[in-house]
Amino acid sequence: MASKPKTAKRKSSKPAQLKRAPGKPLYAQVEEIIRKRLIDNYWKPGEALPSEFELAEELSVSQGTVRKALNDMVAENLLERRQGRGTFVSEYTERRALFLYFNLKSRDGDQTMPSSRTLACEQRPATETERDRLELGEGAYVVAMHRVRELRERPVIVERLTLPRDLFPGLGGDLKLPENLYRFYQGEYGITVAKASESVSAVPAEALEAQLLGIMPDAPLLEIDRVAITIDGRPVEWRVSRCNTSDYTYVAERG
Amino acid sequence: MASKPKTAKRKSSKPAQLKRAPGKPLYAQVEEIIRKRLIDNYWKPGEALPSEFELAEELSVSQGTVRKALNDMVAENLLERRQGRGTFVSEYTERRALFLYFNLKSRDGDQTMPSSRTLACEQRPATETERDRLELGEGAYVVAMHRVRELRERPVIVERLTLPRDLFPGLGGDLKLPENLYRFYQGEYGITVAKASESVSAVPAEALEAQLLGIMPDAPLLEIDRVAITIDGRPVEWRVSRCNTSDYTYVAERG
DNA sequence: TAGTGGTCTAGACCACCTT
DNA sequence: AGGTGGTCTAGACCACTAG
Repeated sequence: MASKPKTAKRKSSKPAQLKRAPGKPLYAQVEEIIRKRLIDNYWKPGEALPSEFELAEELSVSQGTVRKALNDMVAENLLERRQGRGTFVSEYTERRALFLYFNLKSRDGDQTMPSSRTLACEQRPATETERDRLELGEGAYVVAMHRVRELRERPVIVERLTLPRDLFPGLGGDLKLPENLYRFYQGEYGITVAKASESVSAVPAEALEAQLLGIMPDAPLLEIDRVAITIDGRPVEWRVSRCNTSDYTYVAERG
Repeated sequence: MASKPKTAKRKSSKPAQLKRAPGKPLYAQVEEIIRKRLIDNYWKPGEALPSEFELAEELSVSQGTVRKALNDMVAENLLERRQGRGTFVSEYTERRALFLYFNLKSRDGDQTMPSSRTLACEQRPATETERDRLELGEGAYVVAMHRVRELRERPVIVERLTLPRDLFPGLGGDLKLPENLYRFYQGEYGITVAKASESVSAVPAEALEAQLLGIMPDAPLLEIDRVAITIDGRPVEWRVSRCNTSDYTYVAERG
């Protein structure tokens, strides 16, 4: 015995905003809605979201479904949850920026935020490589920057950054940029970097780089080629960092 | 109204193997039990675990609790689940080994398994650095290997591996080792590598390396320093790979 | 058709934080 | 004391796979 399916009527009273779609779980639709609101800055970084029950009622799904959606987004670093307090939109705190996007650690273990000196910042037409990396059309313009980053008062990284000009109106004249660029993008332009893909290789230092870093030409440098991606999957920054790894290493976890 | 707590009696009939412990959720205890069985090879790689309901009954918890434990372990790459089939212990398939533990990709995108030639393999006392990396005591012995790895018929990586001798009895005489070492460790010695931490830097090629890789001495090489960790958290392999990155790059995802 | 994992719901209780 | 997220249960139904 013990079976006899109950054929219980399911949610026929309330006008459900969300319907079961084939191959699209409810929680995935909830995620999409929340993701859209984050993109639109409907909830701003640092703000608290409504509680699980409020969201569940608004979208006419159960609290458990909302919970799964929120937890998935926590795993993507888009949200943070604190027991007894609430669910919050992630911010680029210094700690977070260091942990997620700055991977150079001192060989004796500790990690500090670098300080930067911008050498140049200009607007110009994108090169073919830049258009490729940033998925831009022909004739597009970019903002290109060149800077040196120091750790413990010594120059360690030479960096070239490229941004699509259309996404960053007005950027380019000033050389005084904040250290935490991703927070700057978010605060000034509403652009949230959600992830990045990097490809790393070893290259010989060019003359200018050697001079800036105080090393010999052709000395080995670690080159980190990174494209930063927003929540909605668009590339917004191409960054090539060349690092002197005599005192620092690039760390990664596998598995 | 609508409140009135039901004070329902909870699981008093069956002799529960698991009790609520302060600060230790049930699902965490379930995870520990399953993890222990994996370490002991009670369930072997490739084998199916009992179904959620069977595990739930055995441990006298609900199916939902087992589900959470299993999903957590899928996120750690220890288990794989396939709808309609079951839950399986992860194996080191070639695909998986490539994806998880071999991070050198051709610049044109594709990725192939390298082929290796072992130059030397010996047993000897561990150096201080080796004891440090592998958490060994004084007087411990290691198995040390030296090999060259080729991609598309061309030498690209020079690699030095160090293993604690006590964990790999009998290893060391033969120079013919399989390409997929982690599968070999698992199959021959019951040692399962679960994760690895890597630190990457740029170094000049030494004379011997340059000769083996067919490049100039002092040319820049990418050095990957990796310690592999088992399910129970012990280091079992220290590997230093020096790679010619003129045709390949090391890839990483961030965020 | 039977069995597995995947989704969804509903409700109770717990732990933590704020007021 | 009241609200939040965290854990746990129980049960129904869905989607996929195999015999």
